[in-house]
Amino acid sequence: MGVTIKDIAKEANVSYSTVSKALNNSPLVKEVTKQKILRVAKEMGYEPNLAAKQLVRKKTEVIGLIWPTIERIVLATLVTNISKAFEATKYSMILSVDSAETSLDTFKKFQVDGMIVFAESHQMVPEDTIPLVAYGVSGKRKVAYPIIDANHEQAMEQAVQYLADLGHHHIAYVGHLDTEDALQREKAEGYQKAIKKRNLKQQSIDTSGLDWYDGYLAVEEIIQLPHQPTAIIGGSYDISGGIVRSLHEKGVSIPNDMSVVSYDNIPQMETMEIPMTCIGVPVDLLAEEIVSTIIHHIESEGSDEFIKKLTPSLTERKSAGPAPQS
Amino acid sequence: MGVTIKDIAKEANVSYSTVSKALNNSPLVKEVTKQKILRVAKEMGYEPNLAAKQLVRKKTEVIGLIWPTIERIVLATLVTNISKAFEATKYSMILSVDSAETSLDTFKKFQVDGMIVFAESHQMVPEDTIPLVAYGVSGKRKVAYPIIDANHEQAMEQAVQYLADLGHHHIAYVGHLDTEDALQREKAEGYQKAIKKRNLKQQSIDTSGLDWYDGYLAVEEIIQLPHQPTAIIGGSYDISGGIVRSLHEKGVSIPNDMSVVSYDNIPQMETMEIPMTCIGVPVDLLAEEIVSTIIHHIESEGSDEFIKKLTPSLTERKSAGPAPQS
DNA sequence: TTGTATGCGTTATCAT
DNA sequence: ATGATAACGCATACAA
Repeated sequence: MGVTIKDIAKEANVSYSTVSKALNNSPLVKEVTKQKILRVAKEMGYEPNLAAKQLVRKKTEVIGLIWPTIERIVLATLVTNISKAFEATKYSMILSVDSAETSLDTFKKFQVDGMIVFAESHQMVPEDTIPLVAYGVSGKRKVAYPIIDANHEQAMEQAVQYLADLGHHHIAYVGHLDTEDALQREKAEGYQKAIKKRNLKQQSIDTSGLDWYDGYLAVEEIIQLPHQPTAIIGGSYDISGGIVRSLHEKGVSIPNDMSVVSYDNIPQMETMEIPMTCIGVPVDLLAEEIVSTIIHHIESEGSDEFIKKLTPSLTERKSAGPAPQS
Repeated sequence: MGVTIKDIAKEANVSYSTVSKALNNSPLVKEVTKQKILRVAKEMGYEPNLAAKQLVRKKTEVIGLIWPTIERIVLATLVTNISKAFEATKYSMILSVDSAETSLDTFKKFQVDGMIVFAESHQMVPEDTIPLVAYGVSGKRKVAYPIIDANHEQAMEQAVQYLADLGHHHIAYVGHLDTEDALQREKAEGYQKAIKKRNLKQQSIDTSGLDWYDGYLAVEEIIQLPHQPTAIIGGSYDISGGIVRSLHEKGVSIPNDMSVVSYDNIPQMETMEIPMTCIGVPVDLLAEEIVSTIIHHIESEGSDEFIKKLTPSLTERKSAGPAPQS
């Protein structure tokens, strides 16, 4: 292993500093020689030595991401999308699956240029170290770095709007209500606000969890209601999956008898039991925003600090339709 | 940032090569000076520069792991445990969540010393590159690297043995039977073999999936059986969770009316609805084996190639007990 | 036991 | 437009 720029220089009959310039696409080298060097480099299977580059550049062009401990497919999808988004940049991403503390150690050791952390763990990270952006609900605390989040309130507003436009007057929300989790609370409150604004009947079902089965069980409650809703907003991907399954088992037709709109906007919504109409910031956009924010944060040097709430969008599929005539 | 060994040398009144030796715990430096240097280094907050070290050592002491695309909590737990196991070594681990191909590119770029891949993707990896160990069922193909796997047949033998010793004569297996997935097939076949060996009644329920709900549904089938089993072996963590839930909903007492033993041996078995008696290679042992194997594979230079089937063990908890008198 | 000198592969500065 | 050379931080062979 190990063809270096010196090897290329010998082969191409130039000095190795010229090779370096050519490889870095410097304007200081004549086009013909540049092409020749590039060709030779490719022929010889040259792979740049990261360590050497880092040593002189003082930059690694690597971003560290702390893998969220919460096992949710939506988060996993986000991480995958972030990884993909980095491919279009000069940066690479590495992951750590440890606690925030050990992850930080690892990233320091690798001397990453920046970090991405999720809401659950960003409290843990001392502010003075590596450039950082956080994703998720910020809580109250003042922080010294950019925070990216979805505008949950706006999302719920849009979902309710969409269903109301379809003629639904009784729209239920199924989600985790009574919790410390700020994200869940923001969603529930967004729903309430949108409902009140329109003078509709509020009907929140507390799942006391975020699992598939929590949605499945919630339908039992809904079925027993004296006054049935015609539409349900599911608080998350998993919850909505359980809702749909239970509804089907009970012979309730979607969307004819019941419309369902799910929170979270990930591609997997398409391949659910029924293609799911959903609301949320599309995960690829979210990923791109996070990536461009951390890169800007690193390269601007200035200490950006702001909270950016991304605008959600509603993706229409098959799970929601006009309210049934009653 | 950036206190270097030269800074330490100045502070400690020694040459920087002595510092280097001391930091590397060389026997060529007197104990007192070594201690002094170590103290000064700590005081100054010295952090070794990985890039520089790599440049001269030609080794990164970094292992790359390709994050499995299959979203299962058991795999996620394994990855976490592998990460933890590396902490006791001089190696660090980085993760890639991309396809095998792009992950490989990333790892080449980082010049990792070795890689860990999972059964699903190791077909993809060219054999000539970086030292590699694979985890999971090997399939038929001959490979040129070590493969670590659990002995699934032996696991099922143990589970059946355990239940038979408790007086169970009718033991059902709930798992994904009709599948291309070699792992699932090995488990199902292991069960069959153990049953036949004892002339017991074989009763396999095909879940056609590995999800929680697949286990939940399987109980319906079992309930309708003319001749009820007194024990169930759940094919995976998720499946067993569904089984337990459904059993409880139907008022079946565990383990009084029905014993349940789950495949997979992860700590989460303890905190299920009922503490779960389970069978499988404990995930921490599995992780340690994988880690020590890749390290040995790297450091021995020789091209190890073998398949190592780890011995599973049964962890007794509350979900299985003596067969009811009938 | 300690210090000196060289090189790892690259970028960047300065000559040419 | 190209080439020589000094860093970058560290390990190590060799000298003292």
